[in-house]
Amino acid sequence: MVSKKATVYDEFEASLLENPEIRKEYEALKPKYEMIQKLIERRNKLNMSQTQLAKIIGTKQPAISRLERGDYNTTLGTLFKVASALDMDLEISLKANGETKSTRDKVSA
Amino acid sequence: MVSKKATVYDEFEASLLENPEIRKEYEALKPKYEMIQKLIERRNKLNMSQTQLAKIIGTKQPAISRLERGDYNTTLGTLFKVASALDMDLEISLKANGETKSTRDKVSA
DNA sequence: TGACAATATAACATATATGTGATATATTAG
DNA sequence: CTAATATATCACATATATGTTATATTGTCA
Repeated sequence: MVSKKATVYDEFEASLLENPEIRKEYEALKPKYEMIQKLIERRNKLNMSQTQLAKIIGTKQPAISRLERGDYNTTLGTLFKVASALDMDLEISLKANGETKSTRDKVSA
Repeated sequence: MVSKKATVYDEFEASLLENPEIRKEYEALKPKYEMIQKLIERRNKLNMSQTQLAKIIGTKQPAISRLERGDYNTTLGTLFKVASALDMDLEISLKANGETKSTRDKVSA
């Protein structure tokens, strides 16, 4: 299912990642693509076509294609819709960093 | 800091939740509001004003106000920007439901 | 090979998220 | 109370996510 181009691409990707700026962009986008990857794999596992998924969500196939190609900035609402249609659980976790500092502040007493 | 209206609202909210349809909507929106609540609490803990936060992510105070009021459907991109400006870690988890079923299917043998 | 299904792409319309200034309304400090 | 600061609201412009049709490309199967 995966063409041999993958090997060539891997080399290309590796060379790109030697550039710090590109690497930073890549790291930032990685979660996005991993998420999309999960959506695609799930849809395939369910033997569902883009057209079928689109119908469930109330849109058309090209919209699903764009979403899976990751060429735009999805809304939380559509993300929930897609996850729901694929019978997936979507959770968003927000955690504050560097909270241990506050403990040290109170230690003195 | 919280007005006494909260008590009145709590009763109002409780009465609304007796309606199954409204309750369903509420359950669906709950994660959204919990997320927003975390963002607001974090901003306050950092003693940061909406204006300051807005400046960091390159926008204006009213945009932050709208976001915190939850009256629209945020984009993943802006969500990441805000979380980053508040030094928070944003994680999105996608899990397929009903996977335990496959186990039972294999039990018979 | 040709027919068929799935996906990608292009082009455009529409809805809406976002940017932004002006202003109103808290909220707090003095 | 007044002044100052923070937040909410309004109104509008702009950017872009989404809807949608037509078509191209790809992959599979006979």
